Amino acid sequence: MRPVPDTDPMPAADQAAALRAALLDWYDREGRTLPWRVRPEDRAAGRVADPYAVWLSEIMLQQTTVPHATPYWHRFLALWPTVHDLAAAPREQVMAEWAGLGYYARARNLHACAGVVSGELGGAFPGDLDGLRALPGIGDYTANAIRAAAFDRPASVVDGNVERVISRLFALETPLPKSKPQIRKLAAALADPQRPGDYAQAIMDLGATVCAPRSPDCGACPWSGPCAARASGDPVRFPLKEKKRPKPVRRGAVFALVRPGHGRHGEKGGADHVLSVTRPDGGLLGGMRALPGTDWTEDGPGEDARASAQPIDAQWDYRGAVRHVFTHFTLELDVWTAEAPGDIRPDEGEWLDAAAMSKAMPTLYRKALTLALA
DNA sequence: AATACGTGGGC
DNA sequence: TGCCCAAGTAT
Repeated sequence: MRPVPDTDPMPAADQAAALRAALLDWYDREGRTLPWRVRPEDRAAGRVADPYAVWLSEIMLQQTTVPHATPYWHRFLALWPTVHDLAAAPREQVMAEWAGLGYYARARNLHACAGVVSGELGGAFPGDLDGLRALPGIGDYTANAIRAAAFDRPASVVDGNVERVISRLFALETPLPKSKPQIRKLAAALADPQRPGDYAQAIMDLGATVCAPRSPDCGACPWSGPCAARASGDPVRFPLKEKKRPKPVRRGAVFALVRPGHGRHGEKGGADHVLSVTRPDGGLLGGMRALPGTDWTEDGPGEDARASAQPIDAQWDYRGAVRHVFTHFTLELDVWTAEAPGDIRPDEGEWLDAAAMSKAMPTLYRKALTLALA
């Protein structure tokens, strides 16, 4: 057997135990109180975690900040207090309530997952990794997070926070994502089998509040003593990352066909309605309410493409462009409006009250609709 | 293994 | 302004 190189950072058992103890002690004093979280003092008061509420928080928090996700979490729980309620809700309503949170596959999977848990599983989330991992929208991280936070069973959570904390603690010179397997091993070796739920939440809190990406507060860190990145004098250099490719620009056009508000007998007043469509599942913004429009291409739509994407033949008025930055490209979207003749019946789409429609749409289309109606 | 997939806030 | 970053998953 090849000898372990002396640069191998794997901590010895007693070192791991000391790290655990220091982190848990810090968490007991400084860990965050979050609405879905059951802290040690909560447990002492007899409060137990609701796996449904924990699952909901974990899905919402994927690649999403706590301040952004929190109001959505409250709203979902108020609307659908149990997994059965969520499963019974129309998917369209779930998508509308998710509007603005991003990564809309999460909402589609959320509803599908609720259906499985409510139906096949009788309302009970699995407590084992394989059972959790098999559910739609639950991957490696989320399965471990639910197992730890909802069931307080042994798990090892590795999210962006943990990757940063571990990379710094051991000053890993291998850049992400290549270092992920090593990070997983180190994180698993440190995880606390006695207080798995608290430990998992503690190491993520540490990354979120102390071991921050740009401005770590090493003076407040329970691991500053053993931290190799701190010892190096330049902790912010970690984790090293592969540089990413430039973001291309794509262009497209959308059409806001407006049916002016009118009363029951045709008098003025009442809310404007706008023609909306639902984007197909699977692609960008899949399953979400949208304005009709062209495809998005590098060169942008020509006049022919634009004309054929118009919901009706009408006097279309150019209102300007909105710019929207997605993860892997920037979109410049031309916005056109037209007033619909009273008797028009477009082939596709539905008329929605403009205000309600805006709330139910992804941010991109909210911007476009705002410009269209300005 | 690499890429698609949103959004908003910080600096 | 532009880039980085956030409790990742699916394919």
